[in-house]
Amino acid sequence: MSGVAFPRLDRSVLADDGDALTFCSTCAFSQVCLSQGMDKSSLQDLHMLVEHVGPLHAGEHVFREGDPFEAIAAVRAGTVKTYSVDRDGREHVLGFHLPGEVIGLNAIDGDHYPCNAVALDTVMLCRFSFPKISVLAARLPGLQQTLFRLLSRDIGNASLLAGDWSADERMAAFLIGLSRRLAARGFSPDRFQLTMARTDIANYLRLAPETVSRVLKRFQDEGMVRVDRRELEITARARLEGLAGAILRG
Amino acid sequence: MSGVAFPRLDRSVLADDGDALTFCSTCAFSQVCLSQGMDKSSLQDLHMLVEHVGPLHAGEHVFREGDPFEAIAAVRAGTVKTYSVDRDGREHVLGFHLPGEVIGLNAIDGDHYPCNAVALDTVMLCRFSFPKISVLAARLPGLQQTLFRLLSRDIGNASLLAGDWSADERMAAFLIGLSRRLAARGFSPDRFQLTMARTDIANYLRLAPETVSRVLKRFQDEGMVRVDRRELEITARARLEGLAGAILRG
DNA sequence: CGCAAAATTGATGCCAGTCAAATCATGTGG
DNA sequence: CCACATGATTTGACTGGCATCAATTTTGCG
Repeated sequence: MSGVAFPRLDRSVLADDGDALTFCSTCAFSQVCLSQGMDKSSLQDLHMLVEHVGPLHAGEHVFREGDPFEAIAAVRAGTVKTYSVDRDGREHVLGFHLPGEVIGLNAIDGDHYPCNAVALDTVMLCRFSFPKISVLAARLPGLQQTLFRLLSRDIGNASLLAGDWSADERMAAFLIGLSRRLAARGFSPDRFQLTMARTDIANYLRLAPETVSRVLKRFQDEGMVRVDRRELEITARARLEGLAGAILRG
Repeated sequence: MSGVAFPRLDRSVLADDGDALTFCSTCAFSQVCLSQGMDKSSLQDLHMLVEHVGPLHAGEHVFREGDPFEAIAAVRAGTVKTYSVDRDGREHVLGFHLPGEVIGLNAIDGDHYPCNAVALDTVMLCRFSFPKISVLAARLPGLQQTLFRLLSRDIGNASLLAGDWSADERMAAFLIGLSRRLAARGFSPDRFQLTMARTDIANYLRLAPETVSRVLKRFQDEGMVRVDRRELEITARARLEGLAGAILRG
């Protein structure tokens, strides 16, 4: 039952694999569509163009920068890291994508993916051909609306970390953000795995790895979290949210 | 003819105001659509739901945070600043929007605008009811595609300044970015007005106003720009692009 | 002209990055 | 099963870039 507590591959869900429809109605993207008001019959159309991918293992890529863009994908299980590599060879982590979240949206404006996407643990995906889903979206107002909203939401998210926040605020916002996103998918909001390395967190938050270490340690000393290796427990949510508030609320 | 050199209200364009169609075919959003492959007959449908707004004067708001979301808008002339105000009352500048650019896209995911939009100088707008344009997009694949691409592009843009860049890199990227966007609309890329205050630039780049002042002065001492009040001339584009490259290319 | 806001310039301090080294975790081969 | 190698993480000491504070100059506008 660790699948409930942690964003890992959940065997009980995989068991549905024989029945594509049942399977898909638990799939991340379908859930998103449903929660945004799409009706069931529209979902059936969606299922006809979905392609299930995985399991991918840690380190395997979903797509790479420069690959021809043809599809977006919804994460069904696991964590996907998106990143780009600048001309100096330095990596820039763009985001971490949890179950229920969609990757590849920033590729729509262009023929090629503008970044890499790699699995951090065991990952299951639903893949949607973008040309096909565009055609379908013209027939299904609900789907079109869902895509518009997904895209719009990403614009807001991308701006969150752009501010001149302190290391403490960044880390708090990162943890609270993770917690909320996991909670939205039915995982425990208070105890979860940091599926990414400290260096990835640091890179994503634009901090030095050493700073990530120090801030986490101080958060623990101050009783806000308990952290052991990559396992994290939030022990004083209110205070953490206080720190994160400036970033998350805006 | 200063309307060619600077992003100001251009009387020669306004003269077309009597003929809505001719007027609209020079309107920013239409130009965007055309440049992305929409045909002329589709444009006529667009014109039927466009509403021309303006002139707005410096300090007047296009929309405010919390206003019910009903429309996106294309800037036709002038500069629009988008910003939010956090709980501590501090302003956060999200972006500057030049002629040809679309504002309000980040409001699609939600019933209300998540930020304020204010005119920095004399501004003309084309306003598009979003419900109406959504319906139209279902009939016009080109329009749907255009909207998808506009949204997708904004996701990428929002990430640009998120990195841990130096003050010099940020300023260079800001100036080169402005220059390119102005050039794309037919304005001079080498000599233009900074329509926003230094404090706005600083806020947008997440620097102190004092730092903006010092960096601009140093850029001038090093011969890369000539700056007089709010007028700016780029005198060594290559070097400036070298500095900005890390940010703009990624 | 005269005031208020904006912009510049100088002096100082702090947060977080950098460098360096120790510690820990994990996997491998003997 | 243990010794060792390797990479990740932590910890400490030091440094630097940018913010902050303070004072002055310039601009915009009635």
